[in-house]
Amino acid sequence: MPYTYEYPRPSVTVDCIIFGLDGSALKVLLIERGLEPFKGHWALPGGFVDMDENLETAAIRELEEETGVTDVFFEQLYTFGNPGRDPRGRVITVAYYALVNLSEHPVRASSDADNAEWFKLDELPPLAFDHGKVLNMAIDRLKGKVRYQPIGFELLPEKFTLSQLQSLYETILGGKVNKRNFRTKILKMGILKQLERQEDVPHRPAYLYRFDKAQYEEKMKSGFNFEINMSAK
Amino acid sequence: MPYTYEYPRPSVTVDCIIFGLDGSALKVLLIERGLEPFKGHWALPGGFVDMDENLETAAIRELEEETGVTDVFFEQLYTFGNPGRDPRGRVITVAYYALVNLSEHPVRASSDADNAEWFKLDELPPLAFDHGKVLNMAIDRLKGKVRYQPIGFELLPEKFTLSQLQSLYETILGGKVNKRNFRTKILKMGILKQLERQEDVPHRPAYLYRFDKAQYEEKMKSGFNFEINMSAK
DNA sequence: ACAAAAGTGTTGTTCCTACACCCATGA
DNA sequence: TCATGGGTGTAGGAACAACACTTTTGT
Repeated sequence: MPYTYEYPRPSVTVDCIIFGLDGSALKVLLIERGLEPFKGHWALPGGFVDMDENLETAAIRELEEETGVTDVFFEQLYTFGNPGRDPRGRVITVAYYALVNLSEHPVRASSDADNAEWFKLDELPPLAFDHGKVLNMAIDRLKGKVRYQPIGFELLPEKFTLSQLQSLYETILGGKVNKRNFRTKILKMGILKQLERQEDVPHRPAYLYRFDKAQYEEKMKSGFNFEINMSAK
Repeated sequence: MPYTYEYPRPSVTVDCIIFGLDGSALKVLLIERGLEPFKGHWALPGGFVDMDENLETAAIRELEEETGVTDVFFEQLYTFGNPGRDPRGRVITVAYYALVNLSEHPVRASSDADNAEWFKLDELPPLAFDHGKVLNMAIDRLKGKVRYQPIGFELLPEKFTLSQLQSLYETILGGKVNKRNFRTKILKMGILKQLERQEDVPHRPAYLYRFDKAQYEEKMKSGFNFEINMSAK
């Protein structure tokens, strides 16, 4: 049942950049393409947008199909539409990025017919299409955004230690922070709730904290601004 | 000459949010639609993307057609694609926003067949399609971005006074800044070049400054970060 | 001389930085 | 008792906030 239009139209897809924190390494989920073009290459998970489907819904659907993950941080990144970015014709793709908490969402490593795998950001294979460029933009966005909005917590388990949080920032931003100063600053913000201590660790048990979203939003109303700087060497 | 596809495809358009500073008021350029749907309503300038045209090129073309302006700050905002946002069918639009310097680019008020006009942000007419939502997102983005990136200069003439710059920030962010502290801070950043004085003003002539982009980029390499806060009441 | 806007001095406070040190736990 | 990471004290300096004041121009 063909569809006919007076003027030519592009295809529209969504692609997802899914970041996860594995220990202290930041990783991204890629799938190995089973079909041409770029058969055998690694690519960002994604697919075509249905005609009666929101863009964001489509991206959430793709994410769910590929990883089984739902209800995570999710945001539009950018739209790529250069003619020639897909050998099959004019394909415009709307990219979304997601932050998932690997320790609480056991992402199924493989799904559908495709092979899926987590890659460290510094051990990436060559990517299909312009996905290298897309991924780079996602990394830049993450680096930029994590400093001014409390989205880093999305990568951690619900309960985390200050050391984990510090390590997260050091990983994403690339740099060291002074422990004393990091703690003082983040605690003074008043957006973390202190919980119980860790148990069964072979050293002094750390306090666990939870990000207090309600408190954060409350503070935002009166001109509070979240900001993390990497200063120390 | 019809085009036929196996699956249905959406149309893709670009829309432009064009901000300009008129005196101390921030304005946006709208056009009055001459055709259905929303005939007679005000809308963002925009149009369909050609099949062999970059998205950004399309947006720049629309901007040029509507305003005659070229070579201004220009950046992708967001992509809107809810089914139902356009009564003609599935239309996905990629929105771009631009900052133009009204005092140096005498924008032609009207062009093409459409009527074009600048509106203050607090005196907006009802907008066609979901353009109200699009414009609101552009305003939020501008407010957010202007604090962390030196894009405010794009709205001013090449040579400007510190008072003009301060007034710009007060307008966009909505608030007052202490003159003394604003000056101290912005000058200490070292990204402004002092030029000659004003002439023929009925008060003490102010120094003119130019944004020194090269200097800014140089500083960026070594972890400098631009930031403007509105603190004073 | 006056109005208007440009531009400066200064002070108390808060925040940032760097470094050294102590604490609690399991092995 | 040792290794390991958790957690704190503190001092000097830089940046911020608030307010009052002086300067330079055209009329």
